[in-house]
Formats: sequence, C-alpha cells, structure tokens
Amino acid sequence: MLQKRIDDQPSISREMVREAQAILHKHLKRVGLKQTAQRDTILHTFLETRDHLSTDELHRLVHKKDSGIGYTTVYRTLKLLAECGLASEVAFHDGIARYEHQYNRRSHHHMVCTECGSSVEFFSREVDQLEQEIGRRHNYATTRHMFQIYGVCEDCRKKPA
Amino acid sequence: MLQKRIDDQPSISREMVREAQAILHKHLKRVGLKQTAQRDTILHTFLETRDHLSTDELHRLVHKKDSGIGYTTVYRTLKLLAECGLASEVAFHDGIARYEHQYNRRSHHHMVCTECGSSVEFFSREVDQLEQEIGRRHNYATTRHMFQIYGVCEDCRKKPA
DNA sequence: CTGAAAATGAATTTCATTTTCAAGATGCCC
DNA sequence: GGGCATCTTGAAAATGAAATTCATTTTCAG
Repeated sequence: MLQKRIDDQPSISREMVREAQAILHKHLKRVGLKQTAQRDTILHTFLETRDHLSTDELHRLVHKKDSGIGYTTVYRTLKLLAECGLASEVAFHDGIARYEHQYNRRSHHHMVCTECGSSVEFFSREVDQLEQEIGRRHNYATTRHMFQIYGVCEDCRKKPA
Repeated sequence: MLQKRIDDQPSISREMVREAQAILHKHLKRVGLKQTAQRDTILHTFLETRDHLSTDELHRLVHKKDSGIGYTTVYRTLKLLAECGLASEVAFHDGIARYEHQYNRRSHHHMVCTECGSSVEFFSREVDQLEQEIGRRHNYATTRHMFQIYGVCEDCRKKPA
C-alpha cells in the first residue's frame, strides 16, 4: 500500500492543533510555567505556517493577529516549543536561526539553494542509520544530526547571470 | 595494501608548508593583493595546528609569534585562505565560526560533543554519494554538503552531573 | 478575591563578526 | 635603487542576531 507522507497535508488539521496545544500546556505545567494567550497565539501562528520561520518572521506574522505581542515573547516561546518537541531549530548557514514544525513529522533533511535561499526537504533512511553507526564506533551518545546539501536550484540556474 | 590516511601525519611536512605558501602567493597575485609577513605568519601558524580553529583562537596563537598582528588581520587572512582552498569554514553551531585545513585532505565529516565542544572526524562514502543522488532527483546543481552528528563524548558522560 | 510567582515587551546588553580609516608597507615602473 | 600608487594593517567603531534586564501586567492556586 502506498504510504502517504504524513506531512503532505495542505494545512494542519484542527485535531493536530489541539494535540500540539495540549503538549505545550503539559510542558508548561511540568516546568512550572503558566499558559497565556500570547503563547497560544504564537503556537497557532507557528503551526499555520509551513515554512522555516526565523524569530523575526514569526514575530511579524504574530504581530498581525495581535499587535501587542513583542519580539521577545516570540523568541522565548520558540525556545519553549523546541523544549517540548513541537519545533526544532534548523540552521541554513546564513546566520539566522530558523524553526520548523517537529511534532509528528518524519525525520528529514534539507537541500538549500545558495542563490535564493529556498529549500527542499528530502528523506533518507541511510543518514539516520549512519548517526547510530558512527556514534557507536567512536563511543558517543548521539542525540541528533544535521545533513544539509547546498547548491543552486533549477529556477536560479535559468535566471540570467 | 593498507591505505594510510593522508592526514594521519603527526605534523605538516615542510614540503606541504611550501606548497601551501605557493598557493596563497599565487592567489594573492591573481586577485591583485600583496604578500606580507603577517599573512605568511598566519598561514604557518594555521598549518601547524591540527584543530578546528576559531578566528579568536588562531589570533591568540599568532599573537605569541608576533604580538603586533591584530585580530582583524587574522580574520581577513582566514577568508583569503578559504578563498584559495587552503582552509574551509566549519560551523559547529555554537555561534562561533571555525576553520580547518582543506588542502590535500580527504572529504570528511564531524561528530561534535555538545558538552565540551570537542570533535571527531569521520569518513563516509555514502554521504558523498547521497549529495549527488538527491541533487539529481530534485534538479539542484549541488556544490557541497554538511553532515554533522551531535552527541556527548565518552569523557563527558563519565563526569559527575 | 488576593497575592505570590510568572509573563510580558521595550529597551538594553552581549558577543562574534565586519567595516572604517589613518598610518604604514609593498612592489611595479623607471 | 628610488618614486609613488596601491594595498595592508590594526585599533576602534559599527553591525546585527541573540540574550538579558526590569518595570509593569497577568495568571492561578488557595
């Protein structure tokens, strides 16, 4: 049977938003923090967007919904989301930290266009296995890895020099 | 026959230093820059050191040899070395840019300890092949890739919490 | 409700990196 | 070997993303 990519949905379902929110609230309780309207708004905005968002970009989006929410809160909330596994930081080597959805997503990697900054996700079981294997060989307790390919996308190659 | 790793030599040979210097001088001439004692000192110090050096660390080492050489010059010279292929930047994602020898080195990757920052190099033909394969599949002209594994090394795991 | 604890967000600070600029080298041309 | 335009140098300042500060506001357990 064909396995549909679980992240191929055009948008996040209401169900997933509810689940994600529950995860955040549980995490907040666990570490003794409080749930607030701002944190919920930021989570919702983050989930609605499929791109890799920088703090600045997410702040801009959040600001449209509630102009009272400041950059700092977005910055801190993204860290919280990363802590409870809903988001993860992804560095594209342009000096800006970005975050992407993590909850319920398959392990994947990125190929980044060095001209326009756009990126494609790809999947590779081999890479995941390599992490285990190399860790074992050198006696590291591995926690994560990062595999990124850099190049120039089709569109940018077509553009005039 | 056993293939000895070409980078397993305990130190860089005089021959390699000469070659590297010739490469730098040629590069300088090509882009219309001048060769200076500072640039040579920085190159020598860089070659003598096997670690992944930050600008700051290299500056400290260079400063011992010639206390008149400033941070800015080390910074700029590292860029020059990268331009002519003698060095390459390697990001361990701790907010500090590092450089490593590149000339005459095999393709390799890094496993980084997130506790102490130390790193181990490893080799993997599969990863190099994957770059080609994924690029072809998504129609990218790939130029390079980055594969890094993060974890905790044996020493750090032994330390008290 | 109430108050202790946490959250908020504007402003500030930090810190690596990059640029500026005046003084000092370098090397091409004669 | 000079002359001189050009490049280099390095201290200091600028930059910019990330992180912190702090006075004010909000949350929530009792």
